[in-house]
Amino acid sequence: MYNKVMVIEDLDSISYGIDAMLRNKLKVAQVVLSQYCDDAYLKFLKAERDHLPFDLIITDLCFTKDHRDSRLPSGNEFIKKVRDIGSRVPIIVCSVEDKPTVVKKLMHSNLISGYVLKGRKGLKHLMEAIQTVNNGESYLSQELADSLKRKDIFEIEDYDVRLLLHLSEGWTQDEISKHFHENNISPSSLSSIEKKLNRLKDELKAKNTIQLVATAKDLGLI
Amino acid sequence: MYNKVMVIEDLDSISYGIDAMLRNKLKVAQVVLSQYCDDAYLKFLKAERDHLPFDLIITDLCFTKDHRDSRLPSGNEFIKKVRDIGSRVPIIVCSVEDKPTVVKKLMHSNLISGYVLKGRKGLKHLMEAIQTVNNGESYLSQELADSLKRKDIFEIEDYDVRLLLHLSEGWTQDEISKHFHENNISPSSLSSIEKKLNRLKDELKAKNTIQLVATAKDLGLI
DNA sequence: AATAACCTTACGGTTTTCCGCATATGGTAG
DNA sequence: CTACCATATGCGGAAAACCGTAAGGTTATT
Repeated sequence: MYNKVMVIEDLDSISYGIDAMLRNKLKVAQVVLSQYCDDAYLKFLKAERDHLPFDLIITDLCFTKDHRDSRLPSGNEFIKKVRDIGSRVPIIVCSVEDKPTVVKKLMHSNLISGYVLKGRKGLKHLMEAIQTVNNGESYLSQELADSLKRKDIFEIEDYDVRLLLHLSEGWTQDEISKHFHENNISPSSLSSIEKKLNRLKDELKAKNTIQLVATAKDLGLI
Repeated sequence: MYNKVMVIEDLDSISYGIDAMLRNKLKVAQVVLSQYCDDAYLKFLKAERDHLPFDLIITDLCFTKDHRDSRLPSGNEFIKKVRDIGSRVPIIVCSVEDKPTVVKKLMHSNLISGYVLKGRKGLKHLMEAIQTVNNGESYLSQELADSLKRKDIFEIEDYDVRLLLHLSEGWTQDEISKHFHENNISPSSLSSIEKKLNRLKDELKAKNTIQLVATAKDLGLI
């Protein structure tokens, strides 16, 4: 099936398992592990240059920061860079991230071939995903497919996130208004910001801004 | 070293790695995996009853909910129940949770023998932890030990947590004041609540209540 | 081109928060 | 007893948030 696979995953406990699975169950000859996105990108470039490219990439999305300052902080950036240089190697994302907005954005971007949710059967699903992708189809974990289908997924815009973020940083609505005005972010008037917040409070069932920001944090919007 | 070890971990990708590590590197004869805390507790009870107890337990803290409704939602509850029935089996926690308050509370509770942070070297640290615990000492991942040592870990009282919690639920300070008064929680006056909040804002470097609640959430205080 | 629907902005009044200062209460040491 | 200190409470004014309403602008529809 696949002979040269790269796995990008910061937690050694997980990459250990994926590595073993790829070698033992799927008989992959060459498995390359990366704990950092930059590393992964360099290895990827070298493989391309040497005309020994990877024929599958499995990557996480979030990576914990440590002493090394990495210029590629997330799997998202890595994926973009790989596609930017024109590679069409299949990429399977394997992440605990189950927020509909994130998953939706990635799956609809056509940048990746599969999205596996790390869960109780994550490794099993990853194997299925590899098979499916090998057959030229795309793969999405069942739980995610279900949650994407639900209509009550609250569509939150970039604007709203900025707003909530600034609030959580202690800015007053007036300060945000002025900042938006200066940076040509529309709408910027205090009144509009109030209105936006009212809509958000309504959707997230928050009585006031404090609760709004709290639940936004709970939901991982910010 | 250890012959019968239970691993409680919901992500199969991780338990696969720990399992392999225990069997191959540490030559553990019997490794029992559980993906749910309830399961784990039942297995634990059975082992005790049969006089074939586990001699080490490795557990995660957070477990994702799925269709099964489990009565033991977190590793914390599991640990408490095990200790409640008087077992002194060594327990090592293995979690991505790095919030100082959470780690501190557990380590100082004397309920556990070690705390390993899942990270780039999580599996390696887990092995070290097992060795250390086997020598009768307790183990704490270096990153965590460092962060616990920092003095700026803010000692927060139960009262403050209640206050922040109510705020995050959208209560006004006036409502909280009345509620405290009715329930004989002192101090209850609006003025005192303001003062408490000012102290908290000062300590957590928050400009207003929104930011205060947001950082309290970040720190895992609420 | 006219109309409707929607978005942005403005404004005024009320509530809540924020802030400083004054007062009260209670325990402790001299 | 008194002086002192920490804590709890009270109060008033300023700032910010909250809420409804209305006016001006833009876009889509017909």
